[in-house]
Amino acid sequence: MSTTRQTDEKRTPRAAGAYDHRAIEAKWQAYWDRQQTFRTLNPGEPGFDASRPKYYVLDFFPYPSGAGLHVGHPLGYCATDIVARYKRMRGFNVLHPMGFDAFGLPAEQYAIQTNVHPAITTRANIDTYRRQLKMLGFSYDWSRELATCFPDYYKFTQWCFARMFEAWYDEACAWPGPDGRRVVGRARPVAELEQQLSSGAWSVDATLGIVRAPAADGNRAWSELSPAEQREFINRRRLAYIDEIPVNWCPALGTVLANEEVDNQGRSERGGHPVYRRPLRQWMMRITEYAERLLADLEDLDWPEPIKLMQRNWIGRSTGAEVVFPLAGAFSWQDGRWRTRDGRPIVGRELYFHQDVIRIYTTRPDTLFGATYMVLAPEHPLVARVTTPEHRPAVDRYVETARHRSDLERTAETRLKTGVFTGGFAINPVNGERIPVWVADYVLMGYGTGAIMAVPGHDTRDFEFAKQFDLPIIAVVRPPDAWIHEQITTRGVDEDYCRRTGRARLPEQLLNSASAAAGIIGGITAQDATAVLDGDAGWVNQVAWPVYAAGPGIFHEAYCGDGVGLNSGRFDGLPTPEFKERIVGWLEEQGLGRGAVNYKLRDWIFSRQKYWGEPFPVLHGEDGETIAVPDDELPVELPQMENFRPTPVADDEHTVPAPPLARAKEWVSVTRGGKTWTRDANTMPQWAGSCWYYLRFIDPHNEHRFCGAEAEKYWSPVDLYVGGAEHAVLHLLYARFWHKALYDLGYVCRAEPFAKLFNQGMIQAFAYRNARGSLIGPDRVAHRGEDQFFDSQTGEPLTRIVAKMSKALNNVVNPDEIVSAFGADTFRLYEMYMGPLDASKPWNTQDVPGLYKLCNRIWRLVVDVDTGELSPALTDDAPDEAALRLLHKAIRKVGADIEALKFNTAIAAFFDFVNGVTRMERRPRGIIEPFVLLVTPFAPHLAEELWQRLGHSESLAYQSWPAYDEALARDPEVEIAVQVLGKIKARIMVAADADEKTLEAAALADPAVREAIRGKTVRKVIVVKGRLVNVVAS
RNA sequence: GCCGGAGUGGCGGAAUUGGCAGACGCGCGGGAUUCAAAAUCCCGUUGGGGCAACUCAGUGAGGGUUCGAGUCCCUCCUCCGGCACCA
Repeated sequence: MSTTRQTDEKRTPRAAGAYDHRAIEAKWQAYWDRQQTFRTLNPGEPGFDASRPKYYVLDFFPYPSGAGLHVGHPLGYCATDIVARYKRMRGFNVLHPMGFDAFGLPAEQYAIQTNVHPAITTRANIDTYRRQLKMLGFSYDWSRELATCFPDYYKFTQWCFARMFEAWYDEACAWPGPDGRRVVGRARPVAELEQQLSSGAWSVDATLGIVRAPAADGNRAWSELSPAEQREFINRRRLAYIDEIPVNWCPALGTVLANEEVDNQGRSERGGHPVYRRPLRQWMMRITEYAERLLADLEDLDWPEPIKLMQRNWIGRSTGAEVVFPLAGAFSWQDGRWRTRDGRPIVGRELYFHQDVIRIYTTRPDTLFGATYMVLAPEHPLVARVTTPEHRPAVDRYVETARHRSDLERTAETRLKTGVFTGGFAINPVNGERIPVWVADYVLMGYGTGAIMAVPGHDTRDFEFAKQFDLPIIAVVRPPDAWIHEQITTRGVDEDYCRRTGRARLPEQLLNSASAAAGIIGGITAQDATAVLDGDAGWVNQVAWPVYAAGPGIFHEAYCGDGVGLNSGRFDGLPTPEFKERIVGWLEEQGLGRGAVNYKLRDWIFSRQKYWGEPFPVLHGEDGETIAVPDDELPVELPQMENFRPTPVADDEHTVPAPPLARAKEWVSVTRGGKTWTRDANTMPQWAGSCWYYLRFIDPHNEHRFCGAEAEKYWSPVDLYVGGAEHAVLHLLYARFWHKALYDLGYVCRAEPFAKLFNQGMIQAFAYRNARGSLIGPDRVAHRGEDQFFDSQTGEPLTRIVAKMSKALNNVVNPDEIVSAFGADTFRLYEMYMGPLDASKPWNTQDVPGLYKLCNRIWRLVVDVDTGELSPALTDDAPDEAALRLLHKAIRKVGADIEALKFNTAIAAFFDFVNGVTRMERRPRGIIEPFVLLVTPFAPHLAEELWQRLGHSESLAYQSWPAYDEALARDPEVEIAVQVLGKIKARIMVAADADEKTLEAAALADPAVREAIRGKTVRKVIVVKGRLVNVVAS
């Protein structure tokens, strides 16, 4: 990329006082460093001023990639720096730190390619980032810098993990949080649980459930459990636990792949090797226990509503029921009661807990009578049990192919549904009917119970599936008549389905009657349909309705809304909500089900089979016991390894990954108290370090605690957190979860970490597309005129489009070049002036000189370019009213815009001010000095230099923000528009505070308005004070 | 596919949240200054018609609500972000 501005050498001799961004920026950056201008004190430190309010403004810290910063990164940093500098000037103690998210996959992959250790490349990358960030003049307190990959940091990431490993979730615990709010559910130390149990206060039931009472009625005391059972009991409840979870296992690469690394053929993006979706032992975080609190606490956060909505959808709370469908081979329904195969009657809730049942979750228990088949996810443990021998080959084949498909692909609604019959049957518990059990991949193991009752009459996916495999479809909800009518009149009847299922006569009959009733067919409109209904309600009742009730498959879609119960025995006629309530009650009585809340949110897979991450601070014993490494032995340092690659193994899905750490033999094996233990060879995901870095910034050098309690209490929460919307769900949800766990355990004093969140947009870049749709980078594009572009190699015409900056497109803009040519202040102003902070917008280097010009113009307000002295136009005279109005408008606008994070319009106000002052022959200091203060947050180097030249000896970083006078910030007279019937006919000048009557009179007196309403009667006059008058006349 | 967001002059965008569409900047055109250029300053710049006063159209497309819609509602199109092991 080349910038168009000429270099200094090419220009004619520089005037002595020209704006020299290089000298100024170097000077002030050195000054800030030397003076430690932005060093922030913690409570308790000498000089800390407790009388000031605090403000914690934080950026999403960057991942230091090898490419260095591109112009997209600093967008948010410019914004937070403006806020940080502004808040300091408003008298706040400001915490504004920066650090690096330095563990992770890209560093490891780069290291594998180049054979340079990730620790080395990461350090070098951090150095580059730091240099670039300092170059931009951000007011970070660099003494608080941290990186997640340094042992003094990850020592406490491991400490947090150990706390979660040693915690269990007590969902029944109701307690007042330290901030006074009542919370239900709490992570508590495992030791507390063990104490309750071993003291005999609590006991254990047959399914290893907690009984909050001493042992009785078959419940066992803790001491009666075997050590293995005790361990199992505890492990099942830990916040951090180990479980078998399906992952993308690629034996040829020796590693587990991210979904994005797997192509849609089920092969690895890199190398095209087979990938198997198979369960592997993984560390998991029990985030699902926090689903309800993560959802509820969203309410009070000052976050963008769309982000909250995305988190709500992600958590995906639904209410419904869990219901068991007994397997037909194991149970029967005879003489009004359930019996085992050998005829023994079932008692109590035995069925509900029995293993020979299919447990399903449904949000629509009111449609239980419409369940005509069941579907198990291919991974469901019951698949093997229900499949009959003659169906086994087909089922096995199906399960095998399903393993290669991603969840995304499996649930895509465009895809043709697939599935196979297992040969097995279950019994519908509400009516005792035998229904077939299928396996299909549109059911996911990870959601609900991994099995569904299929109600094809009232669920879109089941409806499609049933039609495809000719499974029975029955109606159990009566839709509103209008729905049936609309189906007939707009979408028509599924003739093909009717023919196949031998219902040929029914639609004919239906349509004939419809036409008889309506008098028209085919071309009927939706409005007409209503009229037809009104005219002959009997038609729907007598013809269309019975036909639908007999077979809802006649239409092209299922009715999925609420309605009235039908074909449901004694529940017939109940409206959906009441039906749900009643049937859940009945299921509970019968021991066949219960009301349930379900979440889409899944537990968090917390291990990676990678080298460059935090080692787990745990030891595995030979007998299956896992213990946390004692705190005083932390950190468990990542061993130095020459070879940090994964180990490829034979292409056999049953192989097990050997993470790189497993090869560090001396590191892995540990002896404790005569026993041999093994370290965990997995590492934590990159999210781990970023889940609590905002806490470490508060007290980054504390060797004893992740963060001092007093400092945490003072600085929490983060008042403003700015970063890209691509983190809307995952990082922000994981961090909230992590924070709540620390909160429950008493380590932090607030339930939420980030009070206000703002999502910056993405900076894009122009790219070019040829007629075949290929993208061409700007380096290969020739311009002709303003808007014609050609491929410089082939001569083909190209169209300009906006695309993500990427190395592949060669459209990445590096801030170093921009800063070198125009300076950091121009760079900051340009980034902020591009548009609203939250919008994505294309970088256009052509526009940068406009902001450079602004810097020059501001410079010349103070400095005489020829001499380098103060400008002769600068006077000590009292400013006149016009000058004061200019200033006070600017103060009001800039302050309000910074508070609202609308930096682009704040800069427009700078232009307005400068345009105004440029026209003035004499420039009173009384308006120039305050204006320099306004500019400070945006262009701090320029402002510091001007401030000094204006005769001030101290940095203006802590000068008070100027105040404005409301009377001077508003014009005394305003122009308002006068409309007649919404069309503007005149503009009149009136006093700004003129009342409605005055405005109306002035408007009606205007000649143009009188002309427009001549001969008409004025019906109404709408007056909006200070805005417009609209005369309605006819 | 599902969830979320966005479409306004040649370009980036503004619009006090239902009240004068196009603030401000870039670009472009014209002028002043200059031997000339750069820089600077001034004027113009949504499109159509008109010498002009003025007038008609106009915020992705179509419909609706309203005295009044860029803004609210419905349908559709295009682009961007996320979809759990990229972070």
